[in-house]
Amino acid sequence: MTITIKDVAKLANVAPSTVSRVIANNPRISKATAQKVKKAMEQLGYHPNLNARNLASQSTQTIGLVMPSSGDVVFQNPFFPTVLQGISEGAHEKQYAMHITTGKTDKEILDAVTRMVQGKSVDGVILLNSKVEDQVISYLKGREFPFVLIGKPYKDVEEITHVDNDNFRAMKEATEYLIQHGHSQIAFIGGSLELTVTVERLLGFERALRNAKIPLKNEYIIHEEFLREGGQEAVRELMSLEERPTALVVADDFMALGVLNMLDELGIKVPEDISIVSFNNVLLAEMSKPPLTSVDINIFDLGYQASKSLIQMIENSKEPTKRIIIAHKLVERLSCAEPIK
Amino acid sequence: MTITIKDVAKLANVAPSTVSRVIANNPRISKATAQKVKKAMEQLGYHPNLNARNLASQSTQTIGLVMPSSGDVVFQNPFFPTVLQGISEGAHEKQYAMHITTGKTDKEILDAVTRMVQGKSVDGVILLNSKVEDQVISYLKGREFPFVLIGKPYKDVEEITHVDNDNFRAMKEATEYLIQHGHSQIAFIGGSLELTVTVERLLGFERALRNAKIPLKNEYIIHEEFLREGGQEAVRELMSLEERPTALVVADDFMALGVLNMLDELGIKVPEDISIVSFNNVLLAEMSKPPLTSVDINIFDLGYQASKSLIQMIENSKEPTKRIIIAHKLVERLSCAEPIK
DNA sequence: TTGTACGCGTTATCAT
DNA sequence: ATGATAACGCGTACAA
Repeated sequence: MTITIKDVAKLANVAPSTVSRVIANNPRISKATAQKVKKAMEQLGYHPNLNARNLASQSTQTIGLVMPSSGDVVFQNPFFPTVLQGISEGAHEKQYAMHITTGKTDKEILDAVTRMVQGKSVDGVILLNSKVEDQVISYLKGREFPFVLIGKPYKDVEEITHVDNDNFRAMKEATEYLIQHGHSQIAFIGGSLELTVTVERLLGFERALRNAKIPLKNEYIIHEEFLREGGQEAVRELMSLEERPTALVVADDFMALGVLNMLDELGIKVPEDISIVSFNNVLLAEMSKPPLTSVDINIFDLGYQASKSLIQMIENSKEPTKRIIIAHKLVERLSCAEPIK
Repeated sequence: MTITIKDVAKLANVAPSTVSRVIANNPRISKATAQKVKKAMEQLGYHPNLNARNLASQSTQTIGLVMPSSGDVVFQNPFFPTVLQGISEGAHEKQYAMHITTGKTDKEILDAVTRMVQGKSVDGVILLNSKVEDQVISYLKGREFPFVLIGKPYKDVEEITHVDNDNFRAMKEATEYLIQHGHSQIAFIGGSLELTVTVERLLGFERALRNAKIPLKNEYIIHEEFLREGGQEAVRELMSLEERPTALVVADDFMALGVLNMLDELGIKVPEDISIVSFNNVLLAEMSKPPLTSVDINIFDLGYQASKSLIQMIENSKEPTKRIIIAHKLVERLSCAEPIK
């Protein structure tokens, strides 16, 4: 009942193969027949069967997306819709479709990836969750299957194509910004050290302090889950220190929102009593009280470049630049001020 | 070079069709050969080619997801990651994969849907954006292609399978909650009237007031884009009314955050000077200042039920219940209090 | 219970 | 420039 290439061929009085060529925009086909065929396709409302095409051509025009375990709280982060937009845009430009996988456990995820890779459902994969000892990465590398990682790989940095920010520099600059505004008691609030972002940013933080000859204090460094309660306690402790920080760098806007609340509860005013610079610059940053000075890491572009590179890998089968760095930019709002003497 | 069903057959000393049967768990196959074949598959690391399977069986085990135009600000709403989780879970349980489409314009979206439907890439579709005069819906209905809508259709409510909240009742209850707490000057802040949710909620709001014999005031009803600036102005106007409201119902947590800020700027305290009930109960609601009393609409379940129903439609080809209502629940936090006399 | 043979809708390789 | 024809890898009706 579905109309195939043969029906079109019959109507246009040509061979099926000719129709196929017209679809593929094969150059050596006469204008005349091309028109004739196109008209027939139009008339019949023909649409190619993608499964048949994929089977014959040994390639789908599809990229696979691997999301983090859906259990993760990170999932709630506006980060994801935004990268997705970027990826989608890059894919769309090259007429690629998107296949998406999630899973509650790491095993589920690996299984899903295996199915879609071996099942030949996709030509390449984008990973949104760079974890320590990532099985998916090992698997993909082992099969030499095209993939790009958003974020920084925990190892084999030289071999894995990835798109990332220069988190070291971004955090260094953010810290320097505070130093330039007269702060010297600056604390760091970041997520789990298992995430490479956290490590990079912490290093950038430390470097900035060292450059400015400001001594590092362990009590000024806090690691908590990006979201939720854990952080609250930590902030409370931090603020009850004898020598309380006058400024905070926070690794994520969402987290900063939590910090903001805690501070409010403690009766500490931002930016009067304490300054805050946070990261990501999602919509939230401009809606908080006060609006957050935040480092824009260009989430959309992270996704966009990822899909561009992946498609390039797939099509040219020549590796693109292994490492793609997306620019960042400090967006000043109202959460910073000079420290009180 | 890829290993096929034939390789497995050869190794197991059976016919390809036998292998196929084993994969399909065909009952009439001897335990013995089943084991033999499975072992061979294991040994060779066999994975079925999904394209070939789809082509032969005329069915993919895949559901399509249609996201709203990526240009929309709504996209930033944590709503989406969460429905996606729900959908994914439902799909996973039945071993379905997910194909996702976005687009910047309505036309792009329609094209993408057409390609994936006619291209036989999916067995059914879930729509995440019920718009007025939705072309995608018309298209899908026209082809009698299985689909379910998350939200309420703008028309043909009886014919379109959809999963939704009882937004009328939810808002009615939220309003009654405020009335019970002694409020009678209650304002409504909602999104565009083109969204059926808004309409439903507005009606629920009005009904609650009418039931309580509280006169409706036009100045107390505001429609603005769910997010961003538009709302700010509106709130300012609202609060400068001679008879200022003592309570607000807001259609979305994100929006409520903006309202909260505006109120703060105006020096109006929540909940002392004004109470707020908002909707959706995303993570944000518990992180704002003060934490928001919000109606939990069970976003995850919205997605979960949607995929369950869709798969049922696909497999039984008998229509499931046309209308599936997900329960809601008011979650009390700290944004409400008795009005000051 | 198992094997044979054909079809699913395209693309690609040869011819012409 | 176009037409036959053989894959692509799997499901399935029919036969055995």
